[in-house]
Amino acid sequence: MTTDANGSNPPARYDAAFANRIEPEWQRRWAEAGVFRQANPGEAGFDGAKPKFYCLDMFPYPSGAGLHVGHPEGYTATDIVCRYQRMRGKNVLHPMGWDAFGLPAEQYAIQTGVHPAETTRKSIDNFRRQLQRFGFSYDWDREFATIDEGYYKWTQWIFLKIYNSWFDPQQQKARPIGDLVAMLEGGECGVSAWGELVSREGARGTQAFTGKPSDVRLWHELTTEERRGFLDSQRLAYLDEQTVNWCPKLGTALANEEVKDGRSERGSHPVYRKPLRQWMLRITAYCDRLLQGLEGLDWPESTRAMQQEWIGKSVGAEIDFEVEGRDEALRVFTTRPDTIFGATYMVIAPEHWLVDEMLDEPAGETDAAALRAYVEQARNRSDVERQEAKEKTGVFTGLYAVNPATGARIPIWTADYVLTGYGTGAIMAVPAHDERDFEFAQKFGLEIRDVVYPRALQLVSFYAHHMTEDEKADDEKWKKTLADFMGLCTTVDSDPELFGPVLGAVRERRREQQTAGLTAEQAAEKGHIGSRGSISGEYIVSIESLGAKDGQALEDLFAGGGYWRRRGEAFTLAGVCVHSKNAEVSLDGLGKAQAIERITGWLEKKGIGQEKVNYRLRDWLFSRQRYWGEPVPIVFDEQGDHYPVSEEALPVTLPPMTDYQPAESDDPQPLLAKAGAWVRTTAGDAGVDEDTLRPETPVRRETNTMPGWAGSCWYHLRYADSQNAERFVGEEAERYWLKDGVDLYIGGAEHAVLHLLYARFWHKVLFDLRLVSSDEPYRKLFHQGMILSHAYQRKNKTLVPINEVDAREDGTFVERATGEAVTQIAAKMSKSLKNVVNPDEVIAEFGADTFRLYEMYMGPLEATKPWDTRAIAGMYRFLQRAWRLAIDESTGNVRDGGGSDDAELEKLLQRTIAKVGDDIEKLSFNTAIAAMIEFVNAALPGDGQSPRLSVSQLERFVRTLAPFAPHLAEELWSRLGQEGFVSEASWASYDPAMLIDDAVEVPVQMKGKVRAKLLVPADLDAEGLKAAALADPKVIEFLAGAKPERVIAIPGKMVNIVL
RNA sequence: GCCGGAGUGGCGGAAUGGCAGACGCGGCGGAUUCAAAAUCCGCUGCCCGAAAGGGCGUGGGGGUUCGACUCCCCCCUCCGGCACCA
Repeated sequence: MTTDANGSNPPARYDAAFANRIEPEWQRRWAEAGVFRQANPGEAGFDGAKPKFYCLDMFPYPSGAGLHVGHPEGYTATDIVCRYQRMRGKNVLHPMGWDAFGLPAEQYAIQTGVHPAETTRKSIDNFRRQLQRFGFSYDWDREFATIDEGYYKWTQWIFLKIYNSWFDPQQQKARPIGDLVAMLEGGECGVSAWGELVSREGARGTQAFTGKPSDVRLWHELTTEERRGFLDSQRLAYLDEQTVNWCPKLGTALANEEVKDGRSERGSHPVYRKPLRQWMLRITAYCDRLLQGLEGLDWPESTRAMQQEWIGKSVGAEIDFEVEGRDEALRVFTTRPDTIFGATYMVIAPEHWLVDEMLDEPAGETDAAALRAYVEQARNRSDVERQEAKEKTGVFTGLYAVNPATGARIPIWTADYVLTGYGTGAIMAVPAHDERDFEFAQKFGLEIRDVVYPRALQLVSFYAHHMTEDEKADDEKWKKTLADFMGLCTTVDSDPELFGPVLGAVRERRREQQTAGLTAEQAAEKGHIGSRGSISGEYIVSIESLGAKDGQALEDLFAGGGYWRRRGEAFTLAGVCVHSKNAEVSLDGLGKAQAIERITGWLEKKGIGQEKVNYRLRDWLFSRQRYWGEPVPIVFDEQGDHYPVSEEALPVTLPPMTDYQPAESDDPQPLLAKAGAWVRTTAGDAGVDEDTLRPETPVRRETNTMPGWAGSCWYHLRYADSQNAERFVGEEAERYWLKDGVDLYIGGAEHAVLHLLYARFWHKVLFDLRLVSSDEPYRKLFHQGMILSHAYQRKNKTLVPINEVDAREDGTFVERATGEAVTQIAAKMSKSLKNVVNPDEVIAEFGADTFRLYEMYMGPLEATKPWDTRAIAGMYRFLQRAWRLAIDESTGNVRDGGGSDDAELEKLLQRTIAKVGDDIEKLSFNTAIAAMIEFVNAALPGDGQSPRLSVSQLERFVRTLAPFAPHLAEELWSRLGQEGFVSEASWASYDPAMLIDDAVEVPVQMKGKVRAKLLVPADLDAEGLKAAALADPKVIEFLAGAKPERVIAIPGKMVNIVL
């Protein structure tokens, strides 16, 4: 323990007891004076001349376990930045609040019957108490929780805004659904037979090539139900029956993002696929904007990459394949339309509509029983099982399609390696150029036809196609001709168009030994070939390695297209097209990009295909079958049609429950369905607009609630004006604080995809509806690293709790129970490993200032780093020294060095101020602290010496330290007789001229080592420096009379003498 | 497999083309103390050497450069993410 029981410490020493006395006191004074209260534009005390700085911490979920040491890491970082920015004269918005809906409180309610609100409020109070003990400079007046009615009212309001919007593909933005109605009523556009929005002429916004203009129906041609159905299908929030990720253990469906390797992200429980009618948010409409928006953001590269991958844009084509005996075409998506000549079969997902039709009405060759069995099995397999099964499976559907490029009749299979929900759920399989298709084709004996070769093989292929009978017969002749041909083509890198003439020329030359028939360039090259016997030989060796023993074999291999099949793997890289020609179009000889362009053009002309962009991102599953979440403000009438609750009637609050036990059922039922009286109500009681539904109409409330992410999608907006009862955020406050988004957002990388993607999506919708002024919510994002703790590992990699291990004299560790040697490692803190560090205890032992400093000093903010309790003492000692710099430990008086300002120390102080400021802006807190330690170590004399710093110097240092150790700084500030709070002081200034030295020490390097150092004027030029180096006695001694070969002198930096 | 990040003393780390190891922990020695804790002062990359000094040294191999932890190529290891996405 660092506190002294005997009281023999000097009376005015900075110790833990003292820190624990002054820290709460300063926190009290700050709160009393409202030091960190930040006024909004238009309010008293707001200074519009100051620039704004909005600094946000990621919304914490207040768990029952309280704060762990990872929380204060990010919070201390933002606090330092905020305190610094305030001192630099900015209006700083630095809020804190609680993301408080969610499963843990509900699961606790299931076990104990305690209402989740009660548990959650308790946790919030505990979190707040813990956070406040750190002295963070939050504006607590802006605090709120997502479970506050005054907050989730607006969460529901935003949901309704989304519900009442559609995405205009022309303008690429959300618009009120009323605009769409107006457009339809005006006859500008209509509805296609496929239920898509199309312009009057039938040219469509979305997908297009099979539509016929005659299919388009105008608004007045639709029935009321058809109109309603169409509008509902266009909403950004829509109901859809779809296969969801059902997690029985959690009793709810999960969004794709919440599923990892077939298990739930939270708790790692298995997930099954189940059809459910659910609310979906049309985030996919924003794919392109979410992708493009990333480019202007100051975000970690890794997070941008993760979002890009998650959105997963891929450019390709959609192509319709005719199906034998059916009118309707089978549409596929492919990124490699250039390989269409190699499409030898097709695969559709087991959930594909065509499979369902085959089960109803089997075709002649359909083995209905086998098909049914396969589909059943695919459906019931959980995602875990699907992923574990490496071996390809599938069944022939009995149907055949026609490859539009080759005219070949190709079988249609179903297999679960084709996913429903990506692309069209159907593919053209090109086994020669796709690993999955290759594997499948190998297993089921399907044709493999290669249509892309690497460049060298393309030449072999060309030759195989054009071999003369004469050459084929002669074992040596074909090889030599081919070798010459390849050598010539590869040396001049000739175009495929020239292959014919070049081959002709090679034959000519071999026959006549002349140059006739070649271009001038080729003739020049020809001479080389002849003289390069060895190179020709190398070609022959590689030709032989292809395995063709004679000309006939070569022809079989290449003209027959069997090469890759024999090679045993697919060639998936870009290459040159071969065997890709029909009467209308030829891709032969083209590279990938050109081939894609040409074939897509051909498909478009034929009306059977077009370019298409696909995204991996799916729409956001927004319904949860839980109690503890925001109710969805929607009701259903007896027909099952849905109606929004009017804005005036918000919030829709949760009904009280007697038990929280999920209803056991094969059909997943939302928990709220049990609240019968709440669920069954009338339109009037539920607050539906009278114009929409007569008040006495019986309605059923939506019983699904919103997912945990909903509340965190817009909290950054609410903080700007958190007490506003009229609007989700005041317009002026929003425009001021959210201009260009949040200026610094710090939180864990675990939210890289989920929260950050959803929040960006909501923000963009609100932007489109002109409800916010910026397009992106978070301009600069930073992830703090994880803080690990010690743990011990057995040889078999299992972990041992720290209280079951003994340290031995020699520095090794053994498990007490078994005596087995274990190694010390760093691992995540966990209850089971007994290595959780409790911040409250650390503060009790050292004080909050020491804790703050320690976490910032551990290493770079973004790094994962191990907690080392012993190392905290270093920061504690530093603060003690800083204290002693200003205060006499025995008397408590200020140690005023008077007017004896030491020029060197003054220079060092100013440099320290400059470096600390720069480092804070770079979020490089560890080096900032190191600089302050150096200053203190330099300024603090050994025992008994008189103080060396003046009060002016001391107070400037205190201001520099203040963002890091604010309590100690306030105490010193007041003892130094300064006015007001150091928290409200301005940042110390420095003279840039002080940062430049008059004289510098320049190292002299010889034979790769520093051999001497020169003290020279900083502005000494290269010649002078060189002369000074050569005149230095140590240099002369090292040279020992040898003459330097070269002397490099970089003024102010270094001299290198090369021997 | 693909994408992103990292590899420097016993440990956390600093240095982004110019003196490798700032600063902190730990360790060693000393002061203070009856003694200890706390605090303070000094030393502390490794090897050879009594010392002066010398050699080696930033995951491994190669390259560029007067000069490389830093830039380029290849490889290894660890961490994070994605993964039948056509």
